[in-house]
Amino acid sequence: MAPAESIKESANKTRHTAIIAKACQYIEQAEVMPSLSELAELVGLSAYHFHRIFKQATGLTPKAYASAQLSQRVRYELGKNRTVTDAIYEAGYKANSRFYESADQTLGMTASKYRKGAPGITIRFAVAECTLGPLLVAASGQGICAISLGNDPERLVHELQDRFTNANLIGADHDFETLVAKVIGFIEAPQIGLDLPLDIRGTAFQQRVWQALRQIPSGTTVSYTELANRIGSPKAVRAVASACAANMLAVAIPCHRVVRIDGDLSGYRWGVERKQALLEREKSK
DNA sequence: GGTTCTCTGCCGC
DNA sequence: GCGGCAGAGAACC
Repeated sequence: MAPAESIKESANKTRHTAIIAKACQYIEQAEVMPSLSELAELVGLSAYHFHRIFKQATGLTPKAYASAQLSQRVRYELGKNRTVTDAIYEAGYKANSRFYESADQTLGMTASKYRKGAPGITIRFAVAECTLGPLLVAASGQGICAISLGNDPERLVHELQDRFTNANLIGADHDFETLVAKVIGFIEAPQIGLDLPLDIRGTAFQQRVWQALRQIPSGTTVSYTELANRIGSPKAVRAVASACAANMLAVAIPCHRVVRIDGDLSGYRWGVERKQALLEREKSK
């Protein structure tokens, strides 16, 4: 590729990132869900094209992003001590019937159950062995909610219990084994991609960081500073680093591809030696 | 049940 | 890279 072209390309990329960040911020701050054309107008693009680049950059359509935002607000409002109806309107739903239709999807349970501390959630899990050592995979009804690596299988299970204190954790059955096998296959060869639904739980900011992480191609790395730039919050480098550290889904959300600006590997929740192994494996592909 | 909105594939510039 | 059309499907009223 000619140098002039690559400069042009990266300039475009930066512009896109700024556009996406602007749209995300707008969605986050909006009282009601903005329409596609409203967002497109905001960033000065046609609705068609905006929709495409938004999806390309975030992995979500603008509508899906806004819905995720909405359900997150409901979680937050339900967490306060108030009635379910109040929480629904406070979060920005126009009618509570609309919320109840989708409650099962957004919360994985009824709203009153969620308010009582999510006791009803069932999480299946299994510990297996991969080339990086013991591996724990856990899934709720929504999708995979944890992938973790470590030296001690028991400790992995304890960490899962600490993370989902009120959930009903059950050991794996036969069906679950095939899911675990898929995850192992993915850990061994991340470039093939993971074709499984994920249950990603975090704040809006964490979700933005994690989406950005998922855009980093296998075999490449970025710095924390660059990642902060990409999500449109260049000053939030430290917050970005803690969001990376809060990641529950090893490899599926590739926080191992973030390194210090001087090339130092920095830390890794599941051990720096695993981070190095993953990066070397990806580089050689 | 009609209308509007979202989403995607395809094409032209 | 960007805009636009067509058509299907979902959401809305």
